[in-house]
Amino acid sequence: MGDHIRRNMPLFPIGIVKKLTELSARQIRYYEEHSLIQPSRTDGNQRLFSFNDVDRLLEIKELIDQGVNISGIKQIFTMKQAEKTKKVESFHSPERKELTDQQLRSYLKSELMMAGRFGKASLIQGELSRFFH
Amino acid sequence: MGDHIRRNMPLFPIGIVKKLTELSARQIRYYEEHSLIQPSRTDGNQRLFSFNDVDRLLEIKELIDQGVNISGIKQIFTMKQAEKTKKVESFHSPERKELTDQQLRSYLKSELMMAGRFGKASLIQGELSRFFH
DNA sequence: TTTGGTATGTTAGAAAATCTGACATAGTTT
DNA sequence: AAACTATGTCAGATTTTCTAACATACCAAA
Repeated sequence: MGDHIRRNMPLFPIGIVKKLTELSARQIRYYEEHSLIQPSRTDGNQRLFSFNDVDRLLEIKELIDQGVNISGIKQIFTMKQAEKTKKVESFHSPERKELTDQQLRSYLKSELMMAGRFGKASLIQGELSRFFH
Repeated sequence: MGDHIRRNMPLFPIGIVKKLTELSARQIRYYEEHSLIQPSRTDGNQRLFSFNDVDRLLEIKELIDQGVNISGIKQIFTMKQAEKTKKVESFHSPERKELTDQQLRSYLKSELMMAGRFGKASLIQGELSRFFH
């Protein structure tokens, strides 16, 4: 849960993000303009990107390469977000509250493992081998 | 294994490092001048710091606060380095290799994917992790 | 006490990086 | 053909960082 903080901490200027993602500054700003990312700013108005932002830009690039346009990407992202909040809601739903602590811990553990193992699998399949050797 | 590479990726401009370490730019440059750190540079000669650099600056700050002077810190660091190489010298020869941008992107991407999948693990270690809880 | 070294602050001027806004353009859609 | 999409490019302004120099408080040695 400190994880969220770490991954959302504003760290990188646009020059680094360009190298990291192989996107042009124009593209990155354009995607921001269309609300695909929301990097924060310094006091002097310079963009600062987090790991999550970079992650998201890599996803965007992937989708662009696959021919998806901005609107499509926006849809995909809002769908993903819906998935996430759905999971959180079901976790907090009333019938879940009747669980014993033991059951809860067990659930949490398996949930984390499943999410870990299969969370993003569809998106990455095939890509993954390239990055691990 | 790719850990070394991740932790040595040049990522942060000095402005970010100032915030992360609560050191002044003057201090950071002074420590570089005395070879306590060796941040890399952009084509335009701007410093770029890695996670390791930031970690090291936090160690430096700690030691300064404890009254150790630059020479002392230098000694401590060379001792630590000796310890490390002693431990692993039977496994690897510590040759320094330059990263291509492509390699850097690959590692970042896989790191981000791993972080998303397994919730965290290797990206941030050492003292720097204090800032992410 | 004077001198000198250490670690840091501050300032100035130059260079690099980034910002926004505008116009250009190759493809695609209508 | 006209409009739209996604990106390139350029200009001028602003922010950030650079080096070099000088200032200073503290401490220690001569």
